[in-house]
Amino acid sequence: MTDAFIIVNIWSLQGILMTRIPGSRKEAWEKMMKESLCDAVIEVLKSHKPEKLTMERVAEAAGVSKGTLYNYFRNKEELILYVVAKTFEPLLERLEELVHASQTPVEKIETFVRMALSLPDTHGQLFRAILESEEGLTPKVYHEGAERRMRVVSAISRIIDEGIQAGGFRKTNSMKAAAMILGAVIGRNMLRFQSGESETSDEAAGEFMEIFIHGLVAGGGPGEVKE
Amino acid sequence: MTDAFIIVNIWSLQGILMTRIPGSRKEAWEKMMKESLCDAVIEVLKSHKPEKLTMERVAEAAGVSKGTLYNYFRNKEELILYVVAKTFEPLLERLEELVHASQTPVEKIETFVRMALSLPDTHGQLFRAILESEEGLTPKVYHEGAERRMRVVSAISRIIDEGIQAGGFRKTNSMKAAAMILGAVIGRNMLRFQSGESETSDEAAGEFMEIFIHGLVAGGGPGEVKE
Amino acid sequence: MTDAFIIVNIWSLQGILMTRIPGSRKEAWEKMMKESLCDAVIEVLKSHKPEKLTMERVAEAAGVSKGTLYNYFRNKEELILYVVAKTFEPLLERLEELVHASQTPVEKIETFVRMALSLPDTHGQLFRAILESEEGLTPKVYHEGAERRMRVVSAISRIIDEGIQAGGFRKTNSMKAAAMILGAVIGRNMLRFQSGESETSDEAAGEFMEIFIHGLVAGGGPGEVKE
Amino acid sequence: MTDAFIIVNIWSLQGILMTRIPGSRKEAWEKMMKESLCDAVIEVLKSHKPEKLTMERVAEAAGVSKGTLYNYFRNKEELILYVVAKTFEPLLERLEELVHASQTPVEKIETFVRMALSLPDTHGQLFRAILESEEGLTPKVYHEGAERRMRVVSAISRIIDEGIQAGGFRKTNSMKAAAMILGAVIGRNMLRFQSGESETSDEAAGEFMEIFIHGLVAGGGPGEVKE
DNA sequence: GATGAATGAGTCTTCATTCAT
DNA sequence: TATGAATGAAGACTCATTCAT
Repeated sequence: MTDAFIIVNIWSLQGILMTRIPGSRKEAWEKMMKESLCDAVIEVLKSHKPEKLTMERVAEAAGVSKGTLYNYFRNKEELILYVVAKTFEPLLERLEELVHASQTPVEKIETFVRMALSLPDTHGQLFRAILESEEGLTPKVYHEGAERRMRVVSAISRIIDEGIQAGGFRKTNSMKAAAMILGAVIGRNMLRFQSGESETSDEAAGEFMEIFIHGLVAGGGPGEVKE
Repeated sequence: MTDAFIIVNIWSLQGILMTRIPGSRKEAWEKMMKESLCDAVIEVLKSHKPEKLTMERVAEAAGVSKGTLYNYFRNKEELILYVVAKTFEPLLERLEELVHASQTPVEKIETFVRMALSLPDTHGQLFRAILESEEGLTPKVYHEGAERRMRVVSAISRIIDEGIQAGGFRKTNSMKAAAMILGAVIGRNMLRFQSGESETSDEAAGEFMEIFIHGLVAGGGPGEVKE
Repeated sequence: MTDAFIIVNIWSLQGILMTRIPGSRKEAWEKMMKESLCDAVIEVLKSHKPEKLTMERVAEAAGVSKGTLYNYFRNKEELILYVVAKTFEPLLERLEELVHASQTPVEKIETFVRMALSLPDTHGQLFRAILESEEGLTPKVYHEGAERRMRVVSAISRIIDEGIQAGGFRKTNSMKAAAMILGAVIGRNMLRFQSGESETSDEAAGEFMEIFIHGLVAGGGPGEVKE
Repeated sequence: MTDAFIIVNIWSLQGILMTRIPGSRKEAWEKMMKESLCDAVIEVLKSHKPEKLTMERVAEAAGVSKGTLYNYFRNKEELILYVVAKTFEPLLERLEELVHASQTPVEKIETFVRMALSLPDTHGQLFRAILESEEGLTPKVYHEGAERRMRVVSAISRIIDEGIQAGGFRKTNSMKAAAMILGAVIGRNMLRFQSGESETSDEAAGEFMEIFIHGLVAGGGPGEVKE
């Protein structure tokens, strides 16, 4: 009974705080909530496979009710989209900063490879989660994913271009080379995730760099491949 | 009584013989049906994402009823396992033949890369389908998948070893290099599938080879990377 | 091929044997088959719960095909009805013989109790199986079951009547007493089946007889119960 | 920042308090719903045999949707387990009170017999339903059922022991005698259910008592049965 | 008559989403 | 706005029964 009274007060308090001052405070609240839900998604993915990522579990992990999720995200897809964006945005930013960093192109690429290969498993789960997000490849999912990939490829290609212009790199189609490099780290991550390999990302990165930089052929020089 | 005796004899004979002959025919039929269902799975995957691969849809695509599927496969997992095996087995065999083919190691690797990059999208879908098969990575799914991956990596590593011994290849850990190459083609395929790239597999293969063989660095020679 | 030829011969042979002489031989065949299927049902119930008694399993246990079952029984219910009849008929007959045997009424009842309590578990399963037979209490199932029960009760009541007339038994409504006795052994069997008791049927029978014959009250004499 | 702090506090408070109070109401609702679903199960069993007791039908009988059932019971087995417990618990309690009631042992047993024989048919159906619940005798079902039976047998045996000590009852193994009495009433109920007998439970109880107390044999005294 | 592949209704269960409070 | 009970559309799987050979 006493409790009930307090609740009413809190409610009205919240009502006042939340609705009277519409702008910043409300937005702050919404932002906090969204991030909280983000964390909840990541949390759930730590202990459940993507196909077991249910709204119920997310709500529970976030300490809110299922219905609340729908006040912040129209549906499951939007939630996941948001989480993915939130998760990869910092990585993208770091990558884009890397382009202009004061390192040699080789060092930059190595940094990227290390970064990518050290993404924790959760990120691999996220990749799968987004792929499975109900409706699947809706235009929205497709578009956002493609855009993000393009930013990665573009950043890497600019590093390669830098290498070419600086004279050290072989003249190659930088975009395609970048796409290959991205594919390589994605695939390598998938393999590691699937097979539970114990190889550290450091070891894997070393391997990658050796081949990316020098190729398989000793003294690969100007010698021609097939083409 | 005498009659009964005769009858029993006939009966047992009939039991044994009647089922023996239809045997070969039955097996042929079963094989045809299984392949037909395989095709149906592939067909469904052409227009649906793996999580929408339902027994219902497979049955419909195969032009049979749901129940029929269960006359050929104990459950969904077995169906998918079968399809995956059926699909990748020929590729594996071609790869393993390739190891002993009369080509240079570089040519062999290029052949593999071309082969792998020309896999239709459906194969990528299959990879995902197997990962999602109901409970996810059941022991069986995991084991078969891991085994198959191992065969691929092993075959590629033998090609690399050959290249190293023949003197042309840089001395590297062939298993790890092979795992990287496999990862690269898997990832590249994923990217192409996701982004609907129009690049032909031939172009992609050329790119791959150039970098795999010579590396990014011109005249990469014996120069050291970081390490 | 040679095999195929033999089969054709056997088939035509069977065709001749079976259809030319329509009466006895055909009936004998049918009877044998039916009994064989009966055994198969019992066999299945030894290793499966009644709800797992499928036509498939019965066919397999009988070494015939599923379709064949339907040449001898219109449907599952009829099959089970037949099995139940076949199984309990001998027991009923023994019971009815017992009525006229040269034993004291007490001995006769004890014999019945021992008989009933020593029915193997399979019989308990049969009871459940018949209760679950698809349509459940169809008029047919109901009628046959009721009739059989009535024969049991009737037989026991005649034994009791004999005891009353011979002077030893208390004057009671023999039909009701008989129904109670039957209920008691059925219930006792159910309990034993459910709880996996290890008590031998001999021990159980001793217990039963002591109470049935003398009652709980020492020197129960002519003393009145409540009524 | 300050704002954020306040918000967080409100939030956590709200989280805690908002769910506490509805708590009692929620629990009340849950209890009501569960009982409602219980009734629905009973209702279904009045017109369907246990094997036709489907979640669908229960939901329909309760006037809710199928999915709702799963908000209150994890699965069918739990639902049935709950119903059985709910149904038999009061009877068990009455029985256990009876043990210490101020009646003679004979009266107590008669009370129990009357109680047991007046159980509505639905209870018999429930017994069967629990036995058939999906996988059949799962450990949980088995254990709870066995425990409940044991409580009944134990209660009756204590009554018998009382009778023996008071001097009136024949010295017998009270547990076994109790098991027999329970078996007798269970079996008698089954018979009544199956055959649709119209005998009132009062008549049946009278019959039971006469035989249980005095036995079949007039003046059964200390006379020996077989053994 | 024997066969067994095909059928499809029926069962349990999950989960995204809605909506009254 | 938060809540969480209710919903119902799917989905995997079973099995009695049919029917072409």
